Amino acid sequence: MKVTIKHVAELAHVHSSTVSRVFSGKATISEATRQRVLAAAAELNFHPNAIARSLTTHRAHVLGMVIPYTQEEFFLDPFFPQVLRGLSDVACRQGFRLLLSGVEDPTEEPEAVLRLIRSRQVDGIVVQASRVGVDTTDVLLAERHPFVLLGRPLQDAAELSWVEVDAHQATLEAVRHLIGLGHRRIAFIAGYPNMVVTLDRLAGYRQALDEAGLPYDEGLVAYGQFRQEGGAEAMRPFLAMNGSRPTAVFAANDLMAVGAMQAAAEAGLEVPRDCSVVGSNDSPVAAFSCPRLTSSRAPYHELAREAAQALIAQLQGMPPDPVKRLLPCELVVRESTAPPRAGVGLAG
Amino acid sequence: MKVTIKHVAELAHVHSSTVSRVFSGKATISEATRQRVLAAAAELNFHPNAIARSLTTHRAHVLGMVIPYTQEEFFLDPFFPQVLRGLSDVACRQGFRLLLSGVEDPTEEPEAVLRLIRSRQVDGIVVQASRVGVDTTDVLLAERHPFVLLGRPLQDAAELSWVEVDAHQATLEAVRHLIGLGHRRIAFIAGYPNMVVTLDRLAGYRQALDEAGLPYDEGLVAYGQFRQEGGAEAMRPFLAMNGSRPTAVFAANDLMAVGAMQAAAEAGLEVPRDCSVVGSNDSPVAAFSCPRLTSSRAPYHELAREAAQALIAQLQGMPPDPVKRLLPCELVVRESTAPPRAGVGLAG
DNA sequence: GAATTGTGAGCGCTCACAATT
DNA sequence: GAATTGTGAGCGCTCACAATT
Repeated sequence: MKVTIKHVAELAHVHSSTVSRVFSGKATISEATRQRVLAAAAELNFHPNAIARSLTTHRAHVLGMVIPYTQEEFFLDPFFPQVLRGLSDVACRQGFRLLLSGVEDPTEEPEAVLRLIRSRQVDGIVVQASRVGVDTTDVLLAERHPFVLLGRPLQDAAELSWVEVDAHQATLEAVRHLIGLGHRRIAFIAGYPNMVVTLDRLAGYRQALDEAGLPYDEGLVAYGQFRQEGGAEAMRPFLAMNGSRPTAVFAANDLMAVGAMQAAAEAGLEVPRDCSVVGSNDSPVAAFSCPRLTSSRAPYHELAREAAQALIAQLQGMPPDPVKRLLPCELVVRESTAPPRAGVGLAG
Repeated sequence: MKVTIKHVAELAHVHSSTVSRVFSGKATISEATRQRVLAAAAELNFHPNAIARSLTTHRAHVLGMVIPYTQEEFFLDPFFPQVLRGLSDVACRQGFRLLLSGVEDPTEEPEAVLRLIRSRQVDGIVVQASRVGVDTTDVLLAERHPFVLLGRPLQDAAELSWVEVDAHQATLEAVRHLIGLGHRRIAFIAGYPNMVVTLDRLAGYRQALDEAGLPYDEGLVAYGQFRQEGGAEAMRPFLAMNGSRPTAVFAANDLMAVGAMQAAAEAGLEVPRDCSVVGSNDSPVAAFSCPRLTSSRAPYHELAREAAQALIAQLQGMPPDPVKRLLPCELVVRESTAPPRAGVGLAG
């Protein structure tokens, strides 16, 4: 039924290993034989079986990744599409494909990561290291599976390779921008409390406040699960702070920022006149919202490219030392930020 | 080095085929043996090699898809993320994984599709059937590879399975909506001329005009490559039609619609007062744009779910007849459409 | 006879080694 | 001796068949 090297060998009057040599391309073959083999292969419509090849070579030429497909925000944010674009970009150029394994619940992710890599279907794996305390790195290291972390791990170790968007710096700059405009009461809407990126952002937020001699107020920090409605919900208590209402808010993604803007509008406030808003990640939404959203651009595409590059280098036994890359974000100032009005928010 | 069934067999004092039976789960095994094997496997940290399994069973439990990673609009539009979510959703629930093969140029897609399926790394493949004239279906059918088309093929055949968003109906409804508001000069900004979906949309556009007794004017059709700037560029000549300027425009995606709105704004026109705009696909951008964009929602997530379902059914030898599904879109009316002002556009 | 387990060929390649020119 | 080709074991499983209880 299926055409194999044996059939080709027979037709070309050579041994099957010769056919193998022609197609694997790693041996010297006389041009005459080569042509005869190729002709026979073409005649029979032969195509090498990558599975069989994998079994003998122990290389699948496939990179793996686990995605939690139920999280809609995973697909609304530019994060996932851009990451996939970056991975496929680098991987495919180097002859690797991408194997995705979906999990219903993000909590199943570590188990799915191990299942995927242990199945030998992938040579290496890109692991999201976003949640605090959830950690597969120990097992991956112990079993010597090649992997790269997408996200800085909470506890770094010398052997770990990771790439991360510099959320600390991004938040620092965003809040500095607001402080520079004259804001003193600045709220922070984070995504989830249990993510490493949240800790980074909080640190950046506090550093910016410290630099300006502004107090840190726990009451100005809320969590919006990266969702629009979550951003609106987080915003409402801030808006209700009579006399001490923040005059600006920084959100950890654009969806929440837009939600915050909507909540402000519902409360009869105008952005940026009555309240400045900064988003994160610079999704398409930011450029089109009303007003157009100031946002810090996260280079997810580049991030993923670096991850793929690091992983492939690892697979090819190249790098003596692990990769630890922190990519800078860039604040894109648009229309949603302005100096506070005198007497607004703070009891005047 | 790597632990195989043989090692487990040795430790459990059984034959390797018994270990195989325990892990493949398709044979009756006494509970005692089962436990002994599982204990041995656990002790050795054994995990079955999916590649070896694939080689003997001729099934990889993997669905394939080719993505052109250089097309940025492929990743800005909700199409790709939603499709991937739908595929991974259904596939992973049924024990399948997703293998992505990236191509730099969309023209390489057919070749990449064949390479992927012929490599035996995937059991079946989801093929984008968007372009007119580019067709791998003949080869796929001839070589008996299981596949499902994402998009209606230009020439349908009895054996073909495809799923498609009903662009004809979506366009028909959108244009009817505009006509219902009183518009008589309605422009159409399509994506690319050489896509089947463009033909469908054109047909829907013309049907709506016909129904209302309105003439079809080729000068009111333009192409914006699905990009924002393309939408703006396509819009400008319309805006310059003094005396016969269209009072409404329908765009084949939201990015182009937003571009058209920007072009209108630059020309000093207000949407929807001076010009109504309808987008397509209802991306996040639509809900946040200024004014919020009326758009026809394309159920891409559902589309991909259907595709995966059809493909898996095919792989399991279940369906006697091919699947041909046309999914309805739903017009989401927001703020970018309104009745035309008297005397606007048309020479009054 | 039914349930359970062993036997060993086979899936389609690659690669070390030997043989040939 | 260098270039080219053949030989056959091996990659880690599964499955038809035989053997055992």
